[in-house]
Amino acid sequence: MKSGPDIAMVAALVGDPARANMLTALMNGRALTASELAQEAGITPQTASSHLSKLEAGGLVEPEKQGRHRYYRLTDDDVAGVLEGLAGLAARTGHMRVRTGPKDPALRRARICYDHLAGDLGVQMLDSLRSRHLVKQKKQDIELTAEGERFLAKHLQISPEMLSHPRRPVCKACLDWSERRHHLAGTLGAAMMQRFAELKWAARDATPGSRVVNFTRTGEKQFAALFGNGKD
Amino acid sequence: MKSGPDIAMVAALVGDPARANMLTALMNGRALTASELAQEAGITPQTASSHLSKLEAGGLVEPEKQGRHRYYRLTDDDVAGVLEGLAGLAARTGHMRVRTGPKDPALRRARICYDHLAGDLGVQMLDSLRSRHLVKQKKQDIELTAEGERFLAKHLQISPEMLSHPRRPVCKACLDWSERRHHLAGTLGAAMMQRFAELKWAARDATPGSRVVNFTRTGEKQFAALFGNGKD
DNA sequence: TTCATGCTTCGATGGTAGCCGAAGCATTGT
DNA sequence: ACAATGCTTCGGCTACCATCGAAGCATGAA
Repeated sequence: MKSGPDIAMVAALVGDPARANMLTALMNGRALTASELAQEAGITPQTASSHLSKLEAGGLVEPEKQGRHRYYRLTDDDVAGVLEGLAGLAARTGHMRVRTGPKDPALRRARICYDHLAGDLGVQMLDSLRSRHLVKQKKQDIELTAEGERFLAKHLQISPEMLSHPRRPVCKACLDWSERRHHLAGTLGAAMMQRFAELKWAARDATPGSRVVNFTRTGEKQFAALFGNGKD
Repeated sequence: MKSGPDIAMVAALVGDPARANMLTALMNGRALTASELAQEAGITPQTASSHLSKLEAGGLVEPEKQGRHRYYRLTDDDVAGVLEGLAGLAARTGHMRVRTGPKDPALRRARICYDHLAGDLGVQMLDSLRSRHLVKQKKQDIELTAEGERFLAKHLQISPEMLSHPRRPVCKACLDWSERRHHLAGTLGAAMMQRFAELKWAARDATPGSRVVNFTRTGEKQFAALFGNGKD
């Protein structure tokens, strides 16, 4: 028998539909009350209470008392990241919960995944880069081409040496939560997101803990000019 | 009700201890037969078969027929990544599987993790490197210092260019199974392990499938001289 | 062919965990 | 003080699913 982290325990926590619903509801980074989460999961408050204690014991959520309400939020971005990963795997195998209602359209359109851009726009960006041969993608491997380097230097003032990192690959395909497509991660993904912020094209939502990325008017235009697919 | 990928389904797959054991056993990237996985998980072949079909249906593992054996492997790196993430969450909250009794002391002392050294000695080695500023570690990021490069060249004949790899970081902190501490992974971790083998300091145990690493008498001395903490 | 090995399917069993109703605290408001 | 709201605890019910024995296929060996 093995020792090591009890991966089954934390996975089992996410493995229950009711709890998964709650966690998904929390993935936009905002805190919700126990009752809201109960309604979100379609269960009674008693049951929700039980689930929430388990999630808390497992370190996936953190409570915050406020008056007679109890707000719960995801513990940190790592949790959100793992949930995104799980969602990616589920989406890839075609196991979608059928309804496609843009529950939180902003989150679906553009959000932070670790430190890079995810959501519709993130996927669109990688699509654009790939179709113009600025990057080459083979399965999970992405490589920056020479044209790609020139493109980055010219339009975003990003030079290759800014991207080298002992531990982290320059490019990486990261499976998107909402779409079942890849978006761009790695030091390049992070650098581009950072540049978008510096250029005031986009910024993380002000609400603490929110993972939504808001694009400015001009930012959206510039982004579309660089990575647009003509449909925007 | 929500839209989006059915995260609960895939999480539930990992959430069963037996299945989690199998997945963990597959995390070194090698394919294992159904029986091996059954033994690994401590269940009968029938039960394992049932689990494996579910894992396959969920897209987490892929089978490969070979003679009358059926080899299973993780579908791809995305799966391994999510599993690592889960392990990270579990480890962080202190939920380790407390497997009583050092079942295999040799395994606990020195073993192969992927392709690098893990266990007591692996942790000790990284500790030593860090305390002598041969590497700098910030959270999970490890960086080789200039002194570190000189040290490697002098004592282990490892040059920086041997370590560069398009997709893999040179250094990486890898969470240790038995200890709750980090040991050194990445191309450097692999290169050092390889060098230990070449120098006949240590070798993987002869038993097929075993992950134990046996140090020779002189190997242990040399290792202690380089990375010892005085207590050995 | 006959036997052995590896794996799967079938059927039955038992333990576990999700679920809700009712009751119990806690906080806030009147 | 009393009531209302929000959440938790308790007890019992139910459904699901992991598990294993036995039998059934498939592949390879003799």
